This record gives sequence, C-alpha cells and structure tokens, in this order.
Amino acid sequence: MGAVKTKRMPRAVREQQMLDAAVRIFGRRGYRAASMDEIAELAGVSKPLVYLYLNSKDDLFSACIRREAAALTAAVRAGARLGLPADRQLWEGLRAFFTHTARHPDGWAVLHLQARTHGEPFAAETAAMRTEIVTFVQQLIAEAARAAACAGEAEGGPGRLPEHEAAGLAEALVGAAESLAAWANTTPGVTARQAATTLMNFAWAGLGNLMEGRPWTPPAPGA
Amino acid sequence: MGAVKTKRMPRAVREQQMLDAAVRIFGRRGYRAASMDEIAELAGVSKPLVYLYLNSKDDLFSACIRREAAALTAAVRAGARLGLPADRQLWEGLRAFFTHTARHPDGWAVLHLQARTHGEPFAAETAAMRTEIVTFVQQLIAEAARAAACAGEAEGGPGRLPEHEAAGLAEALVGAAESLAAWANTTPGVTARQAATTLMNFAWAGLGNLMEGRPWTPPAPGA
Amino acid sequence: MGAVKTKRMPRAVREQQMLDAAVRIFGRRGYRAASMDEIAELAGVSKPLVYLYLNSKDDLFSACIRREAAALTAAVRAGARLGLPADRQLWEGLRAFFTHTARHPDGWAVLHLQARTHGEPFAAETAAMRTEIVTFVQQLIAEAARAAACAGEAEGGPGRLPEHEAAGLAEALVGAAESLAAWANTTPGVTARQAATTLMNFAWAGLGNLMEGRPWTPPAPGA
Amino acid sequence: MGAVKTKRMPRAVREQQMLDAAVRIFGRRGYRAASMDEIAELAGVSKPLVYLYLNSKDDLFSACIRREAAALTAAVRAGARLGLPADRQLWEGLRAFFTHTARHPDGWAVLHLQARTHGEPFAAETAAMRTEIVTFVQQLIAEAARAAACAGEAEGGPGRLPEHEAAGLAEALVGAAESLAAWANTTPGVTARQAATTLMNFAWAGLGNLMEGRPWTPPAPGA
DNA sequence: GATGAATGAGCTTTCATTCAT
DNA sequence: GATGAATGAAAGCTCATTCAT
Repeated sequence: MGAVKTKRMPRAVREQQMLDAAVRIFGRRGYRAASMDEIAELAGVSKPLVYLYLNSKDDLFSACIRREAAALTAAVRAGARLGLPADRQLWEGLRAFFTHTARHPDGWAVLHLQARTHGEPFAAETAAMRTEIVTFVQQLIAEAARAAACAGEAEGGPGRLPEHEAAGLAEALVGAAESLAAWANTTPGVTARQAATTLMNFAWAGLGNLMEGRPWTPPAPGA
Repeated sequence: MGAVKTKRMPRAVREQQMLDAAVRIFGRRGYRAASMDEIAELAGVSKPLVYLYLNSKDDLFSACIRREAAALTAAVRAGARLGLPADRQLWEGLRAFFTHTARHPDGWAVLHLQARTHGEPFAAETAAMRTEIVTFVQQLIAEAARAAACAGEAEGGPGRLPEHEAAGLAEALVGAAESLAAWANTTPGVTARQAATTLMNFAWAGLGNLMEGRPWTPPAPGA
Repeated sequence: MGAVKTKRMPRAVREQQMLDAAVRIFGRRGYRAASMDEIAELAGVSKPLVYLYLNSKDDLFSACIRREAAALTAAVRAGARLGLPADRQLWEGLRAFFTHTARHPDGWAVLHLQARTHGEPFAAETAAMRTEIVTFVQQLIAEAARAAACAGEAEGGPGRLPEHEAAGLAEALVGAAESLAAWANTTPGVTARQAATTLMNFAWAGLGNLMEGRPWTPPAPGA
Repeated sequence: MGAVKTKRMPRAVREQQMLDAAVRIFGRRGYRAASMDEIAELAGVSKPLVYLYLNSKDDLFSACIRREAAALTAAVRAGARLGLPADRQLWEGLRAFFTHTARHPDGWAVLHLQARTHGEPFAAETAAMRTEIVTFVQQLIAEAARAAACAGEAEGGPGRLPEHEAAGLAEALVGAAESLAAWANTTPGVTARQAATTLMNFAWAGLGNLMEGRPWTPPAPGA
C-alpha cells in the first residue's frame, strides 16, 4: 500500500514522501491517533529517518499544516485573479477552493479538522490562513458594495456597508464554503463547479431572490 | 475544580456528573488526549466506577455525543416552533442555535470538532444529528419557496425549487451558522441575536439585495 | 531471581521492594545502563507500577540516593557516639563505615560511583552527604589537636591546627577510607576491623611513626 | 567549539583528534550518555570515519582509557625518578600526580569516574593502572621501612613491615591522593604543591605527630 | 579517504482497563 | 456501591552501527 520502497533518495524527495504520508495519516486519524510508525511505514522509510528529517511529531504536523495551507491559499489566489470584477473574483476563487479541496481531501482534513482540534500552536497556524482568506473575501464584499453604491447613486441607493457587518458576512460565506466542500466531496454527482454555483446563488442573490425567480448565473466556461 | 465529593448519590445523578466531566475534558482535549484518569478525577469518583457505569472510553464518548446532540436539537426545535411562517421559524431556530452553542461551548466542541475528527462510529453519530438539522432547514427553504411560488403565480413567478438545489442551500446555511457560532463565541461583543441577524440578512436577502439597500430586519423582540 | 511474586501488597512495602531492586541495578549498571524493565522485573512488579509509585527514572534514582545516604550516615553516627574521646570516636566511626559498606555494596556503589557520575542534581545529593562526613571528621581532628595542645602546653607543645589544614587532612582521611572500603570488599580475608585498624595506624600515627615501631593499637574489642 | 575542519590529515593525527574529543565527551557525560554523534562532531569528522578508525564505541572508550592511563603513569614515573630517597620519590610522584590531574580533568574523570562505573572490561583496564601505582607506592613504603629498620638497628628499632600491612597503607595513600585531587581541583586557591604537602604531612608524619608540632617539611623548590 | 542515507533495537513513559477487597 | 492495587500494550524518541557512493 505504501510508496514503492526505493533506496537512497535525496533528502528533499524523501521529505516530500514523508509529508505525503503524514498528511494522509494525520488527516484520517487525527494528531494523537496517528502513529509515527504508521507514517514511516506508509512513507516507505524507517522511523528514525522521519525523526532525522522532521525532528518530532509536533514538527512533522506543523510542516504538514504549513505545506497544505500554502498549497490551498496558492490555489485560491491563482483562481481569483486580481483585476476581475468582485463577483467574478469570488466565483473563480470558490471554484479553485472546491477543486483543490476535492483533489486533496486529506490535506483539507488536516487544515479544517485536525489542526483546529489540537493545541494552540497548531490551531493558530490554520487560523492564520483562514483569517487571510476571510479578509480577502471581506474585501471583495466591500468592493462590490462600493461598486453598487456608485451605480445606485443617481437613484438614492444604499450607503456604505459597515466594516463590522462585512466581517460577519465574510465569516458566513467562508463557513458556507467549508460546509459545501464537505458536502460536495461526499455527495456523488456534485462537482466543484456546481458547489460554487450553489454558493454564489446563496451569497449573491440570496434565498429571497432565488425564490422570486432571479437566480445568479455563472459566467460562460471559457470566458 | 472538580465536583464536590459527595458520597452515595443515586446512579442517575452520578452518571450525569460523569458525563459533565467527560464533555468538558473531551471538548477541550479531544478524544485521544483526554484521559480517563482526568475525567474520573473531575467527576469526583474513582476510575472503576466510571467503567462500571459507562463501560469504556468509547461508550463514554458516545454517551457524551448523544446527550449533547439531543440537547442541541431539542433547543433548536423548541425555538423554531411549528406553525410560524418559514422565515420566522428559521430566525427563531438560529437564535436558539447560537444561544445554545454559546452556553455550552464544551458540548458544542464535542459535537462540531472532536466527534468528527475521531473515527467512524463517532463521526456518524454527529453526522446523523447534523443531517437532521440540515433536512429541517431544507424543508423550511422548500416551504418558503412554495409560498413564494403561490404568491407570485399571478405575475408569472418562479417555479418550484428543485430538491437537489434546496439541499445544497441548506448545507450552505448550516455551514454558515456553524462558522458564525465560532465567530460569535470568540469575537467580543457579538451576541447570539446579532449572529442570527447577520445570517438571516445573508441568507434571506442575499448580498446583492443588501447592497441595494434592502436589508432584512428581525422581528420585534417580544413579538 | 527476583523477589517472590506476591500479589496485592501495601504500597509502602512495594516501594521498598522497588528501591531494593533499583539500588541493586543502579549500583551495578550505572544510571544510564540500568533499565526500568530490569528494575521492575527484579522487584517482581510491572513497569507501570514503578512509575505510579516512583514517578520517573530520575525520581527513582533520587530516592535510592536519599535512602542509602540516610542509612550510611545513620550507621556512622550510631558508631561514633558523642562523648567518647576523639580518636575513639574516629575508630568507631570507621568501623561502622567499613561494616556498612561491606554489607551494602550496591548502596555504596550508588553513592560513591554512580551518583557522582550522573548530572548535577544527583552529584549534589551525594556531595552533601560526603561533606557532612568530612566536616564531622574535620571536627574530630580539630578536637584532638586541641586536646594535644592542652596536654603539651607545659612543655611548649604545638599551636592550634589551622582550619584550612584540617580540611585537607579530613579530605585525605575520608578519601583513604573510601579507597580502603573498596580494597576490603575485594580483598579476601580483610575484615572491616582490619581496614579500620590500617587506616587508624595510617592516620593517627603516620607512616613515619609506624616505621619507628610505634603503631597505634586498637582498643580491646569489648571496651 | 569543535576542532577546525581541516581536510586530509594523516591518520595518526585524525585519531588523536578523535580521542581528544572522545575523552572530553566521555569524561563529562559518562559512557552511556556520550553519543557518537557528539564525539564525531566535536572531532570535526563524520561518524563513519570514527568507526573506520576506532571500530566501535567500546573500542573508542578503551582507547581513551589506555591513552589517559599511559599519560598519567608516565607523568607520575617521570616525577618520581629512581635513585631518590623513598620520601623524596613519593613527594615528587604526588606532585606530578596532582599536576597532571589538574591539567587533564577530563582524562582523569574518564579514568577515575567513568571507566569504573561502566561494566567489567573497562573497570579492569583502569584497575590495572591503579594497581600499578599502588604497587609502586607500596614498594616505596617498604623501602622506607627497610631504611628505617637499618638506621634503627642499633637502638632496637622496628622489625620489617609485613607485606599485607604495606598493601593496605599504599591503598590508603592512593585513595587519599585521589580524594585530594578532586578537592584541589574544586577548591579555589589550592595548588598541586599544597595538595602534595598536605598529603605528605598526613602520610609521613601522621596526625599524631602533626599535633605534637612536628610537621613534615617539603624540600626547597629547586632542590 | 570520506560521507550522506538509512535502520534494528531498545529506552522511558503513558493509558485504558481489570481484579480483589 | 466503591476503590486501591496492578498490568498489557503501545507510543515517541534515540542511538550505535552500516551501506552505497
């Protein structure tokens, strides 16, 4: 089941193999229930080598968190390219998010489930990443509000969206995304694109609008 | 810190004390890091008694999950009384949810964090409760859609909301609620009522409507 | 080889059994080479019980040192009864010392060899005991010097013995005793009494006097 | 802190660097607590090279013991030149001993503390060296006794010193010297010369004589 | 000659769990 | 009903030692 047992690899390669194995085990069992023995075996190396390269179980877990957090944020940022209009950025970011979490379920489990349930140094590391994303979303929301305000100025439109309010909305949107990621990954036949559409409908149009027959429509695939 | 050491209590009471202690320890440390020693000490009883009453660590954890899940669903159902209009039911249910999670943070941690990170029998138990709530929310959404459909029939309004769509929306709404619960519990000055308002705005009106200056307004407190 | 496996003993008894075993193993192997497995087996208990009662390897080693140091100092003090003349006190103290170390070779090894080679907290504990004994000997020497000074006053005898000088002499005497203890325990046919006589001759009369035919004579056995 | 990393040195030099490092680490940590990693690092070479040159940890430790024992006995023998009268030989030998141990504390620690606390093959190696020194001292004592016997023959002086007695006295003297070495190395302001004087007073004149005002006086420095 | 890569074996420590009273 | 006494099993970590280059 483990990696093919190839002898004598350069350190950098072995380290990645170890991290791959660790993410898988940590993601499925949790920090405490994961055993270094199992991780080493899955990585196809002996336990002392894991310690030689990664120092300790704590450090190994930390390294997993950092690697997966970096990969996820990179994926989202690559999706939500600057310069697009706010709703389009949000849409692309969500698609990237659902795609990435679907492809790396163990990494996502490490970040979303395991790191938060373990003690402080680790919870803080994921929290930092999450805060980064929430802030990003909050800015998108604020930007969209500003745009709407300009457009509606002539006809006495809305004022600015207070910052505190935007923070709560961003929290809600990110939480909904996290929840839909799990839903999409466990419900057969739900793609990343569909999950993103559902969430955009929910967030951009709102339930009320949906029911009145004005759902939000995703942009054409190749646009 | 532990319960006062009182001798000779009826079994039911002792069991509740043990569950109280267990929920607290499990909620804060996680399943694996929680030790039966610590739980027994906090409950003010000897370890063999814990085993006599609750069989094993697994059974004890299960009992915690069941008790806390029952308490949470009871609180939500009591809030969202049948007979109210759908949006009102949702509003009351959310308020009850935020209030309950704020008052029982350890129980909520057991359900939302710890049970899911531990292996299958336990994740399934919380998942069942969560599904129950998601289904309830889905029904509310569908009902509201039906109502909107009737009202709008004259003017060529929307058709029915497809079930699959409603499921995703419910998932998103519950996820947003879970996220806001953590946010409200860690952000000073955010009450259950405010969290519920934020979410209702997000869900019912949608970001788009918000930006056009038509936020959703909660009903008057005593209504 | 280990203690007879008797089940269910009161804690105090078990603790002594564990200390007995630990002194033996630590004395023969040294701190690092001694394994908790071996100690537990020799004590006739399981390893977790050793940890339950004695906490850690360090604490166990400490407990050994304290117990053996107390036993040795008690034995010496019981021998060198106050009120006797200084040379007599020294003689009795030495006899007690050689007797005790011969009867408890492992305990003596823990104090004299093992505790000193291990890190600071432990070396300090034995050092304290040794200092106590050196100081005691130093006082005896000083007292004897005072007595000699009084007796020799008429004929222009010696002045007082400077304290610094007395300290070095006491160090030398104690070192000689430690060395002779090992010698007596490994040389067949050398008793504690003979070791004490040799040292008294060395110390009290000096090599020069010995060679001039005036050896120091031990008091009659029953005196 | 380690040796400067110079490439391509002749084998003999590299070996001495390794032994230097090993003596330092073994002397301070003890055999078991010393790690081959630390020794190799301090010696400025890679671990496999240590094994190539010195075979195993046991062999390395043995080599340390042999080198340090040889150095110490050489120093003592160089001090106590043959041809001098016995008391003068003893005095010079002691001075050399105290000087050498003060200059090579780690080497002395290996011989006096660490080798004896580790298992049999090593204890025997130091014991051999020690026996050599004890025998040498014993011969000095016997020689002095013979001289005294000749001088005192006219006046009905002492008979010969029995061999068994001389062995005990030599043991005592060496033990006293070992003890004073530690004392001199830890007590500020005590030189090798002073330690030797104290011991000569103790051994040659005896406490009794000292107290009667006839201390032994060291020969003039340059004599 | 010299080293980066790798491991088998063993250590201390902890924990869920069970008797015997 | 309640507990002090006791343990099997496993986990994290380290170390002396060896290949393959």
